[in-house]
Parts: sequence; C-alpha cells; structure tokens
Amino acid sequence: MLDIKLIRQNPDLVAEQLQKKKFTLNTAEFLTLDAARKQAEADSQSLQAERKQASKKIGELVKQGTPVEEAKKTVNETLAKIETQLEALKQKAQQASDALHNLMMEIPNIPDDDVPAGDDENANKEILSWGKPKKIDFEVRDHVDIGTELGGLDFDLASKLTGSRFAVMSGGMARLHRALTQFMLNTHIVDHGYSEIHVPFIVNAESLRGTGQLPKFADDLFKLEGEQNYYLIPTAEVPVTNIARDRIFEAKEFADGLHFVCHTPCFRSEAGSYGRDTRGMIRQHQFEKVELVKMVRPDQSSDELEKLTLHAEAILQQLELPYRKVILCGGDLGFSALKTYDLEVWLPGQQKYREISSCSNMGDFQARRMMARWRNPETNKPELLHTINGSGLAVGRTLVAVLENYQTADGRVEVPEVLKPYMGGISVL
RNA sequence: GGUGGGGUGUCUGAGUGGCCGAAAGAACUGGUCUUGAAAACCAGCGUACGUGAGUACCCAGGGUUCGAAUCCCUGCCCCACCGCCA
Repeated sequence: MLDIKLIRQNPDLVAEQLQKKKFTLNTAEFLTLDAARKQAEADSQSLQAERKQASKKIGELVKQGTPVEEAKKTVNETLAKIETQLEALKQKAQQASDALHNLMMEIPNIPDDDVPAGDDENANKEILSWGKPKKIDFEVRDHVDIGTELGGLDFDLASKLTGSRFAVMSGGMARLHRALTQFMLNTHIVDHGYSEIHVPFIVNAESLRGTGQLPKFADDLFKLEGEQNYYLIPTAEVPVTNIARDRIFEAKEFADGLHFVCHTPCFRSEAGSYGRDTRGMIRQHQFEKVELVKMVRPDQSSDELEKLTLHAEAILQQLELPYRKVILCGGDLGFSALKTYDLEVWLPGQQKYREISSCSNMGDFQARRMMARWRNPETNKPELLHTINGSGLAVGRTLVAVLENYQTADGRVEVPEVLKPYMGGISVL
C-alpha cells in the first residue's frame, strides 16, 4: 500500500510514476473519494462529540442524584438528533472509508528511479552475463527427453495421479532434486548467514493481503474448501514476510535486520497461462523453492537487495550454470515491487535464458499493509520497515537447468561437483 | 470433540457501566548525581484520521444503553485439564 498522504499531496506525480508500471491511477476518483470520506467523517465525528458531551452531562446529573429519566430530558434535543442522524452518518463515513481503502489496496507500488521504462519483458535490461553456454557437439535434448529416457521423471504418471502441470520424480532424479535443495539451504545458512525457518504451507487471507497477492490476484491462488479462508502458499514470501505483521521490532534486535531462508513447496493455479510452457517442469502447479526474505531498516534496503541477489547468483555460479541478470522494466515489474532483478539460467533445450530467480525490494509497500515496524532509535518512534525477497533458487527449474546443461552424448547427466557430497557417491545419473 | 480460564499500550499487568486513552512496573528517551558506568531520583513516553476543536481504537464482528475496555451474542486465537488420534 502506498502512503495516502503522498497521493493526496502529489496526485499527478504519483499517477505519472505509476504509469511507468502501466497502471492508470484515476486521480479524480481518488480525490473525490478522499474528500467525501473526510466530509462524512467530520459530520459523523461532530455528532459523536455532541453525544459524548450529552452523555457526560447525564452522568454528572445522575451522580448528583437526579433520576436518569429526568437527566435525559435536559439533553432531549441532542438525543433526538442523534437518534435520527448518527447511525446513517456513521454508515456513510464507514462506506466512504472502506471504498477508499479498497482503492488503496489495488494501487501497485511505485517503481524505483533505477527501473527502466518499458511495456513488457522485452524491455528488461541485461546488467550482467555470467558463464558461457557449453558447446554441445551432439543432438541437444531437453529435460523432458533426458528425464524420460533416463527414467526418474514421469509426467504421464503425474497426470494420472492429479492432472497436467505436475511431475513425479524417482530414484536418482528425486535425490538430485533433494540434493539441490540441501545445497541451497546449506549455502545460504552457512556462507550467507541466513536463519533457517520452517513455516506453514497454508495461510489465511490476511497474510496474502499483507504481501499483496490479495485482493487483486486471487485467481492465481489455490483456495481450500471449508469455512476457513485458507490458501496454499504461492511462495514462502507470504508466510515468512508476514512474520513481521502487526509487530514492532526493537532497535536492538533489528540492528542488522532479519534474514530468513525458507524451503517450501509453492502452489500456483497458473490461470491465464494455458498455452505457455505446457511441456516439462518449467511451469508447474506445484514446485519447490528456497526463498530468501529480509526485513531491514529503510536506509539499508537498497544495499540489501544487491546482496540478496548476489546470494542467489552464488548458487548458479557454484553449480556452474550460465546465467544473466536483468533488471525488470516498469511494465514487467510485480504489483508490490519497487525494483526487481531476475536471474535467468541458460537452458540448452530451449536455447534460451529462462527465469530461475526473482529478487525484489518492496520498500515499505508490504510493511504498510502489514503494519510491520521497527523502533527507529533516532526518533524512538515505530517506523515502517522494508521487505525484500528473492528465490535462491526455484528448485524445479534448477533441476531442469542441471539436466540440460550437464547432459552427455550418451543421454546421461553428470552430477555437478558441488552436489556430489549430497549424492552418496553417484557422479552420473 | 468436551469443560474451565483468558485475549488491555513495546512488554508485564490493573481496571467489571460515566471520574478510562486507560493504574502500576519494565523497557525506552532526556535530565540530576558520578572521573566514567551502574544504582538512585526527576521528567517524558501509543496509533490513525483531522488545519484545529475533535473522533476512533482495550482480539474481531454484531447487540443492549443517553453512555461500553467493562454487560449480552457470534467468531477467531491462547492457556489448563479430559477424550480421541498421529
């Protein structure tokens, strides 16, 4: 959520900045709504003030021994007015305030100054290219062919068990998948200093509102049946970031911010992506991810995003997977993000770089929705903190990258050096 | 699932219809004292909206009342015990 004062004071500037994100802010609607809210609240409040005074007067008289009914008579006029008007005024004020809040909840974050202009992913700007795609002097297979021929990757079976966009892994393949997870977790915990955390994979609507998935993107989520408004998490970002919801961290515990690494499955409905990536495990309803989440002081978030992105890159580098780092343009930037770096890994099977990590600084956007604060020692006041998150990395897609980049002429797959300690002596699948 | 007890400010915790935005303590901030620190003492110390007067907020939502942190209803959560189950 944006700071309402900011819109109030500079509606045109905010609208212009949001345009970079392809979002059109109806400033006239906003200002009208805000003015209506203010008027309605003022009316309702002055009447409430009258009521309070009248009640006080009754209280005093009663204490002096006047019978209640008689005391009420002295403020008859006020009581009558309250009776006829207050309820309606209160409702009007509530409706106006709700309408404004709903509007605020659907306004995306303002992009950072660094963010390049552009409509879609084609305008994203490459800022780094690491490693070179290996020359493969035999017929290149994609991960589906590799995994199916080798065994261990079965999409037909998954389709029987559930439906499309799922996979069954078995044997060495399943182990390689697990090895990747363990390697990522250990690297972030030991080398990068993150705290490991394990969280629920099911969250309530409030958590999803906090991070920005609701109310606008309900279609992307799997909602559970039942009386509770429960959802499967689309990313660990949701439960982990919401740790800070409705909290005020003391300056001491917050000096270096909070850094979490969390491994979870992620569930996405992929509504609206019917034709895309139907082959293989690039786009699944269920996938695993090792997520990095930071809650930091506002003055540190910019640096911390850089560091977090480097931590994600370190995984690709240690796996010796060629990748490029791009900064997303305004039109491709997510709803809650101020600035996002995508890491795209080279996939020989597609002869393309594909997204494997997305690292974003949300600024105070999520914190304002969550009321996540820290006590600034300089002001001694609770102030909004900043949230940052990034994949380090998407495990399923990393498996795809390993299979395709480490394939051999005879249809097998070499185990990357750094994963060998996790593979119990297996060096080739 | 059953029974009982609870949810109050950053934290602990008092408050059972008007004197309560709310005692007290802790923490925090400033000051006095001290070579410095600790201790002690003094003062300050919630949030949102509103130019302001003011209004709202004591888990959430309803209700009773002229008036609700306080009474009633519903829900959620926590604690204890019992039952059931991994």
